[in-house]
Amino acid sequence: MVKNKAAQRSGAAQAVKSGAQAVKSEPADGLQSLRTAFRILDKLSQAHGPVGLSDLAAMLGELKPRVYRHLSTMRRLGVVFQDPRNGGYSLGGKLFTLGEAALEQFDLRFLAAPYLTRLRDATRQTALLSVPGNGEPIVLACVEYRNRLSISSRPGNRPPPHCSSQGRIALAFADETARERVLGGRLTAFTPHSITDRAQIEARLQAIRERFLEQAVDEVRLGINAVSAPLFRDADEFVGIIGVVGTTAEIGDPLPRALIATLHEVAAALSAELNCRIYYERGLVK
Amino acid sequence: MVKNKAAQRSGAAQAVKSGAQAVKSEPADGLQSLRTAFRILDKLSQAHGPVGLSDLAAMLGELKPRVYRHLSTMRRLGVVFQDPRNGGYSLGGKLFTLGEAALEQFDLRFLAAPYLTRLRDATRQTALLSVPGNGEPIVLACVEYRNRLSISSRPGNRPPPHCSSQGRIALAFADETARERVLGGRLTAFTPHSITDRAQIEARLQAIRERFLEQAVDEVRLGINAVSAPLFRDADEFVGIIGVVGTTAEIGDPLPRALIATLHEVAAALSAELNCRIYYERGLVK
DNA sequence: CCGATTTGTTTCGTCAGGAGAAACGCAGTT
DNA sequence: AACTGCGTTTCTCCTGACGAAACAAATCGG
Repeated sequence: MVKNKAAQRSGAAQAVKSGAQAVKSEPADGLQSLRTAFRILDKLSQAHGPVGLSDLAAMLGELKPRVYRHLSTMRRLGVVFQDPRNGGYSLGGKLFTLGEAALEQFDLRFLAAPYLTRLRDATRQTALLSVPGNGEPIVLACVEYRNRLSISSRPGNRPPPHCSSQGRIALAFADETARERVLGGRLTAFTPHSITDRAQIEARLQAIRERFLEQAVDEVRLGINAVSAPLFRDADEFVGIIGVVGTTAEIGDPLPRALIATLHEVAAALSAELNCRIYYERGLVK
Repeated sequence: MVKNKAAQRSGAAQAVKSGAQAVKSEPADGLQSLRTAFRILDKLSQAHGPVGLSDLAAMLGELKPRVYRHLSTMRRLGVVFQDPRNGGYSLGGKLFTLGEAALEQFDLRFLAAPYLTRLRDATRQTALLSVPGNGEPIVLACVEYRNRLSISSRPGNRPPPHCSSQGRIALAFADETARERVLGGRLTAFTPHSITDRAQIEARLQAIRERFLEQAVDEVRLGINAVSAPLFRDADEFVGIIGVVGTTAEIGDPLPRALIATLHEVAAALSAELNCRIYYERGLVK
């Protein structure tokens, strides 16, 4: 059952793979079939159409029979779908069902819906809601103006943790190990303005914990600015990120006071509905 | 690694579990850890909040260490989330991400969006879009009237295959083995009007293949009527179901000709966009 | 306050389930 | 026909996942 490490390396062509594993002696690694199964699913989700078994095996640096066993079990379970014509594999309906169930358990999306549209209408910009998952944000909802060229993200997307406003807020309130995992790895720059210097990031995280606000000007795409604020539940449990994205020209840099006030008001109100009054206690909104 | 069958049986308290396995000698069963992993995820998705390890193990009829190993690997992968306070497990963000990716690969939702609203506006009823998965329908989208008491389903839901309009259409065009799997199992009735007689169902499936239309009056809930039509791509590949739901009183039984015409026109137009002109070839729409 | 119970977690020896090499059948090309 | 690619299957061997039992850390109850 030993895995051929050389073969693995050969297949590690494409980059990304955010989770750069930690320094030494990662002791526990869990059930191996589950890990490979989800590596397969990840690859399938990155692909844009059906993928053949051989391609998939090559991309993963695994042998065909192994990948085949996993795929065929998952096919039986409805987790992946196999095109009967050419045998290509793609993600299956069960994943969609599970994903929707997961969303429901977050339950934040439903509470947040009215606040998102309020934020959109007040700012006349696209409003975004995310939840943190292991120190990185996952976009839950995106409401934009219709009938207008709009900047938008898609539910399920994961903005970069280190150089996006949502990402840094997620990092700021993540636990130490998750933060270390992200900041310990390579921090890629998406534009010349992306912040990749660790000390600089840590400083901003500290500022976020005090001001409950972060922006990212031209960091993920040139000409795009995003502003976000954290959401809390109960005493001070961090549960999400709300914010707006738009062109840097429209949003303005430095941020207009009115925009900050609006964002903080919405974040405070939504947090209040979750039984957390920290925005008021800190005097960030009156 | 042998599984304790007696223990399994003891845990089979709850019913449902649609897939009644076939007659004899199911030869291949696939990787066992994957099967248990997805059984765990299914249970978690059925629960409404976080579930403790012991409860989960009991519900599945498995031993704690086994469930624990699976859960802890999936936690590491971000597939499940563990509440740090009480140790309860729930579905994680990665599933949501994968689910959205799966949805994207269906890609039908995006094409269908304008047709759905058109159908809703023309019929003044909630419009539904589903895709078939192993002979059962999975709801992809549901557009309803705002500001009005509305009948609606949710994305990710799976209407019963044998006694819903979407379900029977999915069955009608499913392959023989999937149909057998569904119809071979127990067919539960949700209302006194639910059709559960196999011969009767087969007759309707045959009618669907000719008329490209099916309705289910009071079958899933009393007072609710649904009408659906199949969607095709290319020559005659079945790819989805589109339809409307509303109260039986509003929709009418027998169906008004105008409603049938509208539904068929929309289904034909959407199929045509997918490069299939079968509705026109059959003379179902002019 | 302290035993009693129930959590989630860990250890450990054992054996069957999953691994890899190779072959298979079947397309479409040359 | 020989060749190439594919998805699938078979086989044997060894290791990684299994279950029993012990563990630690909360929670409970009086």
